[in-house]
Amino acid sequence: MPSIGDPDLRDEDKQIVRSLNLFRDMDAERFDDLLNAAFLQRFPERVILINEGEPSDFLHIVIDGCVELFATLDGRESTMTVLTPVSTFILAAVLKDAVYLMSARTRTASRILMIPAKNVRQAMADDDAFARSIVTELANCYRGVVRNQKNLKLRTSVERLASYLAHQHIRQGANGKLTLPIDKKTLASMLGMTPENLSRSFSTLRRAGVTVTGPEVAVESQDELKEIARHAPLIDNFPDKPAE
Amino acid sequence: MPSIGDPDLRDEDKQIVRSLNLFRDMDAERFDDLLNAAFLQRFPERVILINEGEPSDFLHIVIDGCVELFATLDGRESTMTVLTPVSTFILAAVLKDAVYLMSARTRTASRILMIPAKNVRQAMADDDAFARSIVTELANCYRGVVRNQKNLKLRTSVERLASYLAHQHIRQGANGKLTLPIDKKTLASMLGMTPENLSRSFSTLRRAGVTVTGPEVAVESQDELKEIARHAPLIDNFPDKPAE
DNA sequence: GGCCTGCCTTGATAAATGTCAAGACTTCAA
DNA sequence: TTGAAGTCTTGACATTTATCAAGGCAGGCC
Repeated sequence: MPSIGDPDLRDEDKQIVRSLNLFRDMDAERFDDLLNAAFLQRFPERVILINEGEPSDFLHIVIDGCVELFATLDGRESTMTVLTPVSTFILAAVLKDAVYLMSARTRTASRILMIPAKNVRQAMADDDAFARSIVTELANCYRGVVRNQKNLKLRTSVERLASYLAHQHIRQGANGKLTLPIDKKTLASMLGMTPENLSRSFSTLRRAGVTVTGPEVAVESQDELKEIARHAPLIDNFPDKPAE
Repeated sequence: MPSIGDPDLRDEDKQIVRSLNLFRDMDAERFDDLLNAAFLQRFPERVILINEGEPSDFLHIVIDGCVELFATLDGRESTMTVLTPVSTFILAAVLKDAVYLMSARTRTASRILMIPAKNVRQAMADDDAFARSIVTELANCYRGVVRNQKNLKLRTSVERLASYLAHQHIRQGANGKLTLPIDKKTLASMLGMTPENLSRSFSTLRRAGVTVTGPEVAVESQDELKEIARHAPLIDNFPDKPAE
């Protein structure tokens, strides 16, 4: 049976997807079937991938580039999260065959693997190992949002920024400097504040040894940042080591 | 094999648990085993059931009464949600064998069914139908917190209150009145504001035909409430019909 | 170069929200 | 009954956050 998917999906990409926890334990043949039904699409920057409220047609996976999930109400907009390779998104909507609750747009030019929702649901029905991997994936997603909600409800803006900076600092090697991976307008929205307020929060943190130069941030003391943030492992989920 | 669980778990209670989506499709014998290992505990009001940070020993199910999930940071506290019968809670922590991210306390005297976490995980490993029910349950939980986060980030306090009142109004029969199911201090925390601010938000809504007398709320126009809330189906998830 | 445009910052001001304090009221138990 | 404790409301005020406006600065384009 010929593939209906994009032939541009290289073996290398398949291996990357296969290495995700979500797909690792899946039956090999079924995995191939799933990917053969999938499309690998290239998108330029700032392209809307998903509008909230639409029925969920595809499970999306960022192979390359950067994707922002956001939500709107009337004229307002809020960034929910920013995804880097390799991550899946809107899995819950796909499984429930429900409408998307969040919108998605590319931030940079990106390659997105799109697996038809029907196939994903069928694979879950047929493949017991896959069903259990989905459980783990969803439990992780759920706990992620719970942490986020605690962050929003229990911390002030400056504390959220301090926590974010400490997180990035660790992630990027904990050597006194970090580069903001996203522009400040988006960062502000993600942290639940306005861009103006983010600027002011940065200047508040100057007295704690934080110096900002464009996207570059110098950090004098990670511990002081954590103290300002009132660091709590049950909110922050900092990595142990830098991301590779 | 004799039951190690509480003999007080009546058949009637078993049927109630069995009727939950989470357990409905489970193998019958396995379901019995699971409940035989469980404890049905009675707790007085205001008793801590779970402290965040503790390892997850049991899946909890509110059979009777009322349970609040909350989170703390330093001296601060925030109500995450309030659970009524019959609901499970902290499923994600149990499945991941991770620490609880939220604390739980009874609000009223309650009966809680506690299923040892090990047994739940074993049941998920052994029972394919159960694993798939868990997927659905977790997907629902995930989408619930996403809605909540949108509510927090995209709405003001007054809008959140208006939305809450509209929700309760529908739930309770949409006949111009409703009874607040929880005290105002907790409601305020759940809606992300202080009790003083909740009071003021209520008076702001007076001009929209909302009259408060203790826990009783008279609503002149549900539509006006929804308009004030900037009602959006992708945030609110209002019920179609009153809860029975 | 010159001129956009968009991003970011800063200041002034407004609005939203939180804090403190006081008092009315209820509940509960001595 | 009385007192104590807790809840809720209200007012005064402080803080936080948002909005509006202006200007600096960098990158892209003619």
